[in-house]
Amino acid sequence: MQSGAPGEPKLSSFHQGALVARERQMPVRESSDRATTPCSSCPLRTSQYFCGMLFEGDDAGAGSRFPRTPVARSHQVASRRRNIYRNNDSSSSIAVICDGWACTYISLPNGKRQILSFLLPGDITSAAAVFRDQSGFAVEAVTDIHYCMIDKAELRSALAGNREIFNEFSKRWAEHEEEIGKLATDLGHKTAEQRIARLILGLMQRQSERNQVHDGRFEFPLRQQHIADATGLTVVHVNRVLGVLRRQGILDIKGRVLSVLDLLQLQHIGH
Amino acid sequence: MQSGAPGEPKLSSFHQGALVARERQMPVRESSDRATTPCSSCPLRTSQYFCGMLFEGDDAGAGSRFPRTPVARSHQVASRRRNIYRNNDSSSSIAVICDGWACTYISLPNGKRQILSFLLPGDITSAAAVFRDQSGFAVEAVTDIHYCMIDKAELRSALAGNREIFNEFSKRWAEHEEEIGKLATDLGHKTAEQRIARLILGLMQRQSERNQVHDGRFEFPLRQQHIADATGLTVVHVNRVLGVLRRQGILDIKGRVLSVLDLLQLQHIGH
DNA sequence: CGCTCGTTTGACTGGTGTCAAGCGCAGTGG
DNA sequence: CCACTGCGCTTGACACCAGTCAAACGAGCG
Repeated sequence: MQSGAPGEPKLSSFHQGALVARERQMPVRESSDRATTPCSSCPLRTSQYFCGMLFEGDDAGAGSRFPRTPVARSHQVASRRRNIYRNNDSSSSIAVICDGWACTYISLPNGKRQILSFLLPGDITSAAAVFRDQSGFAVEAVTDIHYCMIDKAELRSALAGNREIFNEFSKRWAEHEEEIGKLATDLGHKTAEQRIARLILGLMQRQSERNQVHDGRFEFPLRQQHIADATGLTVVHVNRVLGVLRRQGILDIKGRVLSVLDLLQLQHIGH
Repeated sequence: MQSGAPGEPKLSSFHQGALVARERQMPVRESSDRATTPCSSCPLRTSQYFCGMLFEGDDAGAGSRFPRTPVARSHQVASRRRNIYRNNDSSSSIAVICDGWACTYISLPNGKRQILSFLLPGDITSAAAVFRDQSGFAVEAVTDIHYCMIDKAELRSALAGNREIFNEFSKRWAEHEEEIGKLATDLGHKTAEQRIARLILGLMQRQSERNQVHDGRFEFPLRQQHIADATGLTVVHVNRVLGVLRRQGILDIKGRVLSVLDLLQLQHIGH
């Protein structure tokens, strides 16, 4: 929610007007000329997230925090509900989200799935996958997304060649692993209300770090099924719990925007 | 279970007779002279596990896979149920298990805890913690253990300085993260029977890789409380499920030894 | 002997899952 | 303009897995 139109939130903060993505079918490889790809004007290039870490200083910019030889990448798009990786896909490249939301998940034989994390712009799909051929999990676009593919081997070289990037990368990887550990703890021991509260608080925190929260309201493209898959609950039960929270005046989801009305109470529920 | 004494299994395969650990109080720093520490004769030094990766080739040995400047370490011991890290401890060094079992866990405000992984000889407590000051989780000795403390900064340098070690380290880290993701999936979607079956199968697999499984029997020092903490269940319910599995002739735990009597059935339960 | 630790069992409760149906809304095509 | 359709949200009735509370037992140990 950058502009304050509550009814029709603009999910896309990228390519507003300039380059409208018309392909909504499958991930399509765009121009291989890096100089003309959207990446060169990607607002994330200088951000504090993953892109900024690797790409900053590609061209002779000002004093960049991570002076680096550029890493080759190809810009791609995928529409909502499309998989950009499937379970046990082996791929030699790794994606970084440029715009939109995605999620990583493990699918189960019975058709259910466990969402392990939601990916926001600037996030790499998986730090671990950089060092594995097979991913072991899948990645799905929650909204229409833009993302960049980076060659794993090239990324490994970049990491090995620059200790500062290496440490930064590893630190974020470690933080992500800790998040998954906490997720496991929640799934093992917390009630439905607590899990949902903590999921929302976590997302709110991350959106807040990106200055995307205004008056307790932020963009929230998740369907209740996503919440269910992330918290290990059923849609029906998620719906019930959200209903309770809404009736208690703690939060409200409307038109893909989540409003936290009573943050203290929500934090109290999350414990 | 190296020797075939089923009734009284020797949990300790290290320092058998030679150097009996009498300190059973707190982790005690032993001699700082590396040449005379038990590490120099540690059977894990040349194994395929973590120690071997870093320590092999300390002295002018034969053709080692990872020729390296040695990393300083101090050998320590801890008795059963002792914590070698607590929640949010900040430590500049990281432990590698030499002998015995340990576990990493996150504690909850209500006194419960979620065990994230069991550590067997050769395992590092946490690859992620190498890049963080605070650990976010705790480590407890399941049995009496021997372990080595390695300086994190020194380890980071070793990783940055040798691409082969770095890749190997990262690959194992990635595998461990995947395990935690699977754990989360289990906790979110599997039944008690499935979770317990999968826990046991996972431990059996790891013991098998270490050639510690004979006739479906292997050393199993876990209390039912450990199983409960690892599967997000209560001791009472773990006991009931184990009782069912025993009565069905699928497995049996006796005298800290676990016997898998019907592997296929167990795998089938784990799905 | 008395203590602690770990295991075992029973009765009861309750949080979530399952099954099923209905509603609102947006898109689509006649 | 209006049916038709798919998707997501909502609600109710019921079932069941696992938690809670409580008590007892056996083994090891000082």
